[in-house]
Amino acid sequence: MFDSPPSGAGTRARLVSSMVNLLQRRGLVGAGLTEILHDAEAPKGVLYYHFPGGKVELAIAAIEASVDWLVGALDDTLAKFDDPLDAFEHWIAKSGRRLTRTTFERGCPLAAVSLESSPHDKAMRAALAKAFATLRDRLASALVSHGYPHSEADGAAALLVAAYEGGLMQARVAGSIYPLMTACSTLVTLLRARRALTVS
Amino acid sequence: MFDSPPSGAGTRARLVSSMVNLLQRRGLVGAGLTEILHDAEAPKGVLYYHFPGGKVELAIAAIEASVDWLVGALDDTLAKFDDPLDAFEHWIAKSGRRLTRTTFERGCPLAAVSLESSPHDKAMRAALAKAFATLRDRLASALVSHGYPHSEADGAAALLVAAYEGGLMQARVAGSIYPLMTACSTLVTLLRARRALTVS
Amino acid sequence: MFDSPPSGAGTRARLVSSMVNLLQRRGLVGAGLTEILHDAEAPKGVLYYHFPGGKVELAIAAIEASVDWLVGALDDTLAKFDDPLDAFEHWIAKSGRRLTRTTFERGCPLAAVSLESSPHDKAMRAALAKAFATLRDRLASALVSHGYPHSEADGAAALLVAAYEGGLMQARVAGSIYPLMTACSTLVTLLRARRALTVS
Amino acid sequence: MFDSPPSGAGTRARLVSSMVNLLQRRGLVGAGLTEILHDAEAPKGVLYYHFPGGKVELAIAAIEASVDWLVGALDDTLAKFDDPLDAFEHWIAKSGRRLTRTTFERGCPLAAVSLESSPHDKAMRAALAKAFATLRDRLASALVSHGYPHSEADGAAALLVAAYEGGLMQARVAGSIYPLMTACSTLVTLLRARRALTVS
DNA sequence: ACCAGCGGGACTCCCCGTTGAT
DNA sequence: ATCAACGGGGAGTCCCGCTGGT
Repeated sequence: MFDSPPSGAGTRARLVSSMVNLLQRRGLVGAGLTEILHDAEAPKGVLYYHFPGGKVELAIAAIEASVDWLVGALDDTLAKFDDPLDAFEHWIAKSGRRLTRTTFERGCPLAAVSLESSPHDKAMRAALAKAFATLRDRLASALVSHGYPHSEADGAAALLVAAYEGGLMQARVAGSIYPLMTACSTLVTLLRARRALTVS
Repeated sequence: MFDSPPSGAGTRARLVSSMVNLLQRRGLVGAGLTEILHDAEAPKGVLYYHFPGGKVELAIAAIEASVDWLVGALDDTLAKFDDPLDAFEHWIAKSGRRLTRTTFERGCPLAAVSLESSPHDKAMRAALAKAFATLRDRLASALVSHGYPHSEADGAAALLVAAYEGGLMQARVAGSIYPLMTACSTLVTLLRARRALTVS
Repeated sequence: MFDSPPSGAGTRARLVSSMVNLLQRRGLVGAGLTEILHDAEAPKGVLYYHFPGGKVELAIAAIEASVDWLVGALDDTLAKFDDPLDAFEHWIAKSGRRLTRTTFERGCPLAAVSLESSPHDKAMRAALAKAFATLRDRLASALVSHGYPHSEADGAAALLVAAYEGGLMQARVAGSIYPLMTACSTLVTLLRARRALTVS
Repeated sequence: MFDSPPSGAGTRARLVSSMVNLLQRRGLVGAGLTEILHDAEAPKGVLYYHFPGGKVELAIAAIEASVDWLVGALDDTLAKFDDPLDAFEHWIAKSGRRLTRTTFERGCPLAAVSLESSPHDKAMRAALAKAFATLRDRLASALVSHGYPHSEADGAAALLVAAYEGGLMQARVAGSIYPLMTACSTLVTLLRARRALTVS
């Protein structure tokens, strides 16, 4: 889910991929260019050739790449399950396994940057807002097309995203997937119950 | 809610308070000592007198102060309402107003640090884990004592915290309280429905 | 006088012309290749096609172009006046007007480079030395052919150039043409008096 | 004349002194902080302790120190000679010797910066303008008090400064003191003649 | 105990002038 | 004539000790 996008051949792609990786672990401020460059095995000057806007432009590219990748993965998962709530459970379970496997080092590539950004970082926040909006839209329309009441789908989508982000945050600092898992499975239970009610 | 703790007179308190403030806006890495010192109107040497551990020790103090303050505010709110879900709604509404008032500059003092931290920052993560756990416990026991099924209270508490943190994140980058509000009111609706079911 | 040479059509000429322009405003070190390329609307690689020696070779070309242009303008002016001192006064007046018009941004294309250069920049200093020598010679021979004592013409020519360069320097930092004007008109007065004496 | 000011004990003074030195040789843009720090044997952080404004603030301090030192030396020289023109000749002769001794590496600490500065560097140009004005005033009043016509003293002072700066520029690139010497001795001759006329 | 001056480098992001392969 | 890559500095700022006075 939150692996780097497949790390295409070119230098530019390697830069983006390294940035995504660091964004997940330390956020934008914590991500040193030196480190990015080092692990993309790219020399210094290359960055400003591909991203004249420097760190921020690279970060935005990384966010966009992440979101493309997330949406792709999300669509795949939704397609595999008849019920979007099943898909969500699957997604969460997978996240939990990855979290354990990587010893809670990496989170969502959008989250840390979001919290570090200020209203003055217009471009940054715009990219992030668009990213979250896209995710919510995908979830909402999946919910609707599977019988969830139309008027409540937006709220449920925002809540799903929030539960995921907020659960991940608690899980990482706790060094345990428990907060993520309980929060999300509680949510799924609640949503199922809700749908059952409105359907009947 | 997330204002700085009352900023006691002493130098040490002013340092902590400045740190809390910056944590909400930029996270730990983004918080420069120079800036902290400047806005606490404290000279350089003072920091290492009060916090020999430097920046990190100050940050931990800031987190603890924040959590004390949060728990206090939470308890007050819970006490004012018969139903903890009403209390939560009130809390969210207040957060929304503050968010608008401060033009989406400040978030939760725990959140950004959480996402920047790595598993190696043991002390940091321990403080954060304890902080979140405390909040969850408070919420869970309030839920239980107001009729929410015991076996599901932990999950609901984790979900409440997650919804808040995740909603806040989406709201800040969107520059709109909408994602926070819908996510949370959806959650409240769901929880009320659930309780109605189990009570009957 | 110190406008760029007419900026011939070709890419090469545009490069030289941009360089001249920047030399007048910031000197050689201050002139970034990126900026030159940008304002000549030329891609990066082009420079090394036309000037394999890089920045320095371009600068030398710019100096030579400047000097050609200066000598041309000087000869024209001298031709227009019977007395070279009248010509000098005219030149200075024109410089003053341009200075005001351009808000004291631009100076002589030779001056800044001269002061930044070190004895080790042989080619650079040679080009500059030749440039100044040419200007002095032109002035000296004009003086001689208009009755100025032969033995003192070289000194007077060097002094004229110096007064111009030194006056320009003072004028630019002062943001006022006054130092340039007084210095030069004083000099003209002195030279006229001298000539009057020796002629009689 | 163009030695660094006596290089007082403190770190700050050493920084200023190094800056003065580099200003004479390469101008402000050409003066790397690294080099300055190296030859002042000071670490980086110290600079921003003494000069929070960074390079520019240090440069302004260097200009002010230079001017103080120049004015001091000028006053001393003027005091040693009855006639200010004798003093000027002496000054020039000394400059010429130093030029030769240092193989034309160093010039006036004010000159290069002046030519690199733009109208937008307000503080810089103000410091420079003040510096030149001070020098002119000193010279003008010396001239007046030794019989030079009051109404022409300002012009003569500006011309003396210009001749010096412009002569130095030509001399350095030529690798020969000749342009400086002839320009200045010509000027002295002219001024003497002028004074003789008006006195009688 | 509390505070402050002064200093110390490593590290930040950025951009420079430059070259091979195409 | 051009694109992509190259590293080495550019200035600036980081977080952090010493030493000494109160």
